[in-house]
Amino acid sequence: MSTKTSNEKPGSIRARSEAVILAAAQKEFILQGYKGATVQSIADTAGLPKANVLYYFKNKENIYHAVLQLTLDTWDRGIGDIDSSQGPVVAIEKFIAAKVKMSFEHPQASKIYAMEIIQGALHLKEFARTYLRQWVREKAKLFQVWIDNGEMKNVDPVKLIFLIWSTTQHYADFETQILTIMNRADYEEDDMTQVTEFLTDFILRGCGLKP
Amino acid sequence: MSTKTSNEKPGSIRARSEAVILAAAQKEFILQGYKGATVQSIADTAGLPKANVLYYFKNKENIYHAVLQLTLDTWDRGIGDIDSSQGPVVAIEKFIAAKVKMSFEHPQASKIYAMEIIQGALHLKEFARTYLRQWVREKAKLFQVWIDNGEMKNVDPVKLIFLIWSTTQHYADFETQILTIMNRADYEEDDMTQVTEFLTDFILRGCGLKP
DNA sequence: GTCTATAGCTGGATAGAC
DNA sequence: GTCTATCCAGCTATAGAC
Repeated sequence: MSTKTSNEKPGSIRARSEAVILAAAQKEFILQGYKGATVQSIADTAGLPKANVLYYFKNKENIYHAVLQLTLDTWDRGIGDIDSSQGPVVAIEKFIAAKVKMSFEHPQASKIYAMEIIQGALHLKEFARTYLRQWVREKAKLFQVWIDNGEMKNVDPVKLIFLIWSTTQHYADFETQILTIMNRADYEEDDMTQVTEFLTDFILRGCGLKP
Repeated sequence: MSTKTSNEKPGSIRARSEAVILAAAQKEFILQGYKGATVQSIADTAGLPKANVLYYFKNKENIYHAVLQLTLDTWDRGIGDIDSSQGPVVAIEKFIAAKVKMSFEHPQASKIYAMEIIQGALHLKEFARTYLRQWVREKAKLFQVWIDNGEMKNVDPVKLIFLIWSTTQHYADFETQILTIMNRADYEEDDMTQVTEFLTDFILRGCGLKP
């Protein structure tokens, strides 16, 4: 993971343009889907002429790949690891907190990722088959050790990981629905805190790590 | 909810064609997105000429609306209610079982719904603002009564509903990822049973309804 | 590096024969 | 009710002036 997308000086005109385009593209791909997002709409959102966008990225497919790469880098930076040094309670607490933070701070990344998976993960199959599968197996092993040592209840570790993923990502992917149901325009300051507390509390109890 | 999409005789040629087209459209809309799915591709999947598809549905937008309506009807039939007559344990058990069943038996419906929400819920805002918001408030009130009566732990009822939705739907929406990680081609017979058991067990414990 | 113009193609939708 | 042919809008991508 963490493959640098490009490697020019950070302040350069190219670097800045690419960043603006990618942010615009991410937004458009989420709202309109791959086919629905047009190079023109991406350019408009980025505030650049269409030709410039194609000058930097050659073609639409390349833009999409760059957006996906950005998404995976974000994922990796946000929750690349589980801290297993201090036992299951701390590990789960930190893991949930990191995932919730990701969902509230980078909902776009979560949404792009979710859409890719729902649509069959054509571009992410390789990522899932290698990196992600490995990741899940490693972390599941950690949990299994704690279970075998009687440090936590016997809950299927893989299903536990899926549960933590789904409950945390939900606040990013289903943002629109959650806000509509709660009759609110945006998440507020302490929504993230409350969600983190609720999920940590609930999941620790589910793992038999809390009264 | 439960608005009949059309009302001709079930055996009629029109009824059969419409059903075939909608099933094909659902598949295509998931795989390619709204813009990416072409009337031609829907027709091909349905095994009909393009003109016939447009003969039945007038235009692409109408096909999509019909698919969404079908999705909401499925949602409604599957988990339209929570049985509150026998206390929180039975209510939660039945609710989880119904949602998991939905996810394994109608993953397409869940996927179409998820994509709509992720993309901003343009077509479902009204459904969420009225029906869904009301539904959540009613059910939350049930949980609140049980909490006030000391029949279950004090967990935020709305967040609990979101948690049950997210964990159950995950097995439909992220099907591809789950199967890839577990290195399997398809879900098998007892996957549904195991997931139901795991989630029921875990969530009841989270609610303080199990040792 | 920026932008205009346009070639070339795809796809939605209709007309009209059967 | 079924299907072919076709029109036209909109999109990607490139050529080339500045």
